[in-house]
Amino acid sequence: MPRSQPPQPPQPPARTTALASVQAPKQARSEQTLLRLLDAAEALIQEKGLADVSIPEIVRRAGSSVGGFYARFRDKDELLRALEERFFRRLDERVEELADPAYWGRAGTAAIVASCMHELVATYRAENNMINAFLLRAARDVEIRDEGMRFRQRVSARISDLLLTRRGEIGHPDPAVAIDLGIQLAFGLMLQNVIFGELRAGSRVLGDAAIEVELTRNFIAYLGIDVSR
Amino acid sequence: MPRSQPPQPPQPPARTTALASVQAPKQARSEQTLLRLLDAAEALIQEKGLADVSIPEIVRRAGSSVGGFYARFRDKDELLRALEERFFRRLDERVEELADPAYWGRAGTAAIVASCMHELVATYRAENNMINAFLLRAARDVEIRDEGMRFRQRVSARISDLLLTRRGEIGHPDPAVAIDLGIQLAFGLMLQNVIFGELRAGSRVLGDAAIEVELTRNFIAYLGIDVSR
DNA sequence: TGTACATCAGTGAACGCGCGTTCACTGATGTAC
DNA sequence: TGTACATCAGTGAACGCGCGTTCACTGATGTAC
Repeated sequence: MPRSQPPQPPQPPARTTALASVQAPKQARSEQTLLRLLDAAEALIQEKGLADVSIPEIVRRAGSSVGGFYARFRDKDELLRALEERFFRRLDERVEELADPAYWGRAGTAAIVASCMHELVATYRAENNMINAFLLRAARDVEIRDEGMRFRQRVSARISDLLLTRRGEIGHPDPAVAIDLGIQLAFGLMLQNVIFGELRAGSRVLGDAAIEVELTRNFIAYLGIDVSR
Repeated sequence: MPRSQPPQPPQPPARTTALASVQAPKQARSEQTLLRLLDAAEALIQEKGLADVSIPEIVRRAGSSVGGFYARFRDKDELLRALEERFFRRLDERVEELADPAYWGRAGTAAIVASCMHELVATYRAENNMINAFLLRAARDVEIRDEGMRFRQRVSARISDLLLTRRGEIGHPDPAVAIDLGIQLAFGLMLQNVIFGELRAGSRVLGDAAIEVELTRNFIAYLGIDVSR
């Protein structure tokens, strides 16, 4: 016969801020396992791409077991959602810093844009396989897709806040739309870079520096920012 | 004991221009089957997306059989390569028309760009699931990816030929790179549209007309084309 | 402080599903003489 | 014109592989009294 008041477990020592996509662990031990599984999965995906990573392989790397995996995650999809959540949360922090008006002081708008594009290119380069993984999964899993859209929207919102304080410099008739689309155009170019492995233009391969220059030029031209001032 | 001179089969009545990715059929009958299989696969992919289409389903729709399928294609990958080849070949024809300088006469550059963007958006909209299929496959199959890159390069080459005759109107320091990247920026935006199902900007969903307007504006601004002339 | 009990956590062999692929066989088409 | 023969084409039941997932069991942690 069950007790009317089940005993309250001690609070888990939340090392990670709890992930919404995963049932919270109830002991420190399982919290560690969760972390090790996430780290192992991420490392393997970065090394070989999602398609070549199996659950047995993840648990081996994490020093766990298949059953241990399924005690943490309902299924493989939930693992990916958790990875995505953690991934974007990390990026959010960087965006937050970058979009802080105080950080920029009296810097010119062109300089701000150039910095953002540098950050964008560097991130895509460093996280190539992770982005690829989410991209592939997004084609099938609505939650992955929605999370991606929400992230994109958060980025747009922050950058908009930053740039719309300089609304006077923007020639485009609808600055809000222009900023948002300008960002998506840049994202889209990097997406192709991820998919095709390289970016060719005018019969030669563009290096990261060249990509940044062109992305910056495109964004500024599209928004109609007068750089001669 | 085999004959020293095997009999020459009669030439196949090539209804389709032979696809490089598939062993050419040797009888009219198998040519028909090949066509029916390609059509069925394409129709099913357009309806439900590649992930939900199996070979038994394709052969059922085509009125063929699993064995018949494997008599035409080495495996499923070869089917996709054949579909891709046919797909891009169709698009090539459209590009050819669109990139013909004679077609445009004395039309303004802005009008040409607008027409190209219209074509781009319409194609992505109509072929959503096919493009998605190639995209997903490109992540794993090098041949699919390379074919996609070659197509992109053909498009760039044709459009470059067209626009570089008006090189004087282009303000960008490297017009060849600008045209190529401008196209890829547009492709990339539509790619995101395909992946996410819609295109949001400034907190509202953009319709096709609005997308075309913005893509045109972006391309013209990036190239530095003076529309006031 | 100690013992019983409940829950949480972890183990890894075994299962099973789905889908691509094979294969033994039948039928169709075309050639040789 | 006819018959034997070779090759092409098509059939569909059965196979099998890989990978995600389950499950019966052991061990660890924490609570109650």
